[in-house]
Amino acid sequence: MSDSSKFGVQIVNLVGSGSLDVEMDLEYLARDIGESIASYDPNKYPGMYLRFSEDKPLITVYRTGKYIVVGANSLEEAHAFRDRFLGLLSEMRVIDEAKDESFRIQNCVCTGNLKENLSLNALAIELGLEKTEYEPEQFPGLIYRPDTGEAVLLVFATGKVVITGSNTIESAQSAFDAFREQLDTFLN
DNA sequence: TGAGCGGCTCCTTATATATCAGCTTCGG
DNA sequence: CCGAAGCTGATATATAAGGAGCCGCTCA
Repeated sequence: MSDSSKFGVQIVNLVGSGSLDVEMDLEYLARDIGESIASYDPNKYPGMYLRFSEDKPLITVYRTGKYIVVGANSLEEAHAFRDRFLGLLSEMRVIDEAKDESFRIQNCVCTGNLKENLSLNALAIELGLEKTEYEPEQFPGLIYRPDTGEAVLLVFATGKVVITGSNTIESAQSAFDAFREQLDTFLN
């Protein structure tokens, strides 16, 4: 168990989306909600942005009733801000009840740390050139795409790792664990 | 030949990670 | 006035979303 706490991954960003199946008048909604929370500039981007507090998740709402929540660093926070958004729309009578069964986490971005410096050139060969991309002149990290397809890992020479593309923290953790196992065989 | 349509790419947002170039600012 | 130091914005990753623009293809 000490292994998983020592090499546990941390959520740094969650992206979730849902659909309310209601056509929205974003111009009207943005005005009614107020510019302390809402911002909408259709010439710049078709979505309306809602930010309830600084350094907190951002919600982007579309004309079609579809929306995305980005920037939460826990499942609880993502759901709390979705609920706040649904509550607001419910109060404004845009939707009947503050519920949305369609909401799903689409991307869970995590960080991990191997606590060990790596030679990325050697690692690229070990992991297999068809699964890795490493062009230090383009980007300092090695990009590793495991066969499972459940995540993509960005590996840095410092041993720090970014795990992205999975939709649960569990699959991000298992992708990181599998990568660490590969690394152990490589180092020994 | 031109209209129309489908598919594709880019834009925007968050976030960690690291490395470069280019720019500003400051001290001696 | 020049070097150093600091800061900013690019580079790349995933993901949802709607719209603009572009390219190629088909059909009249």
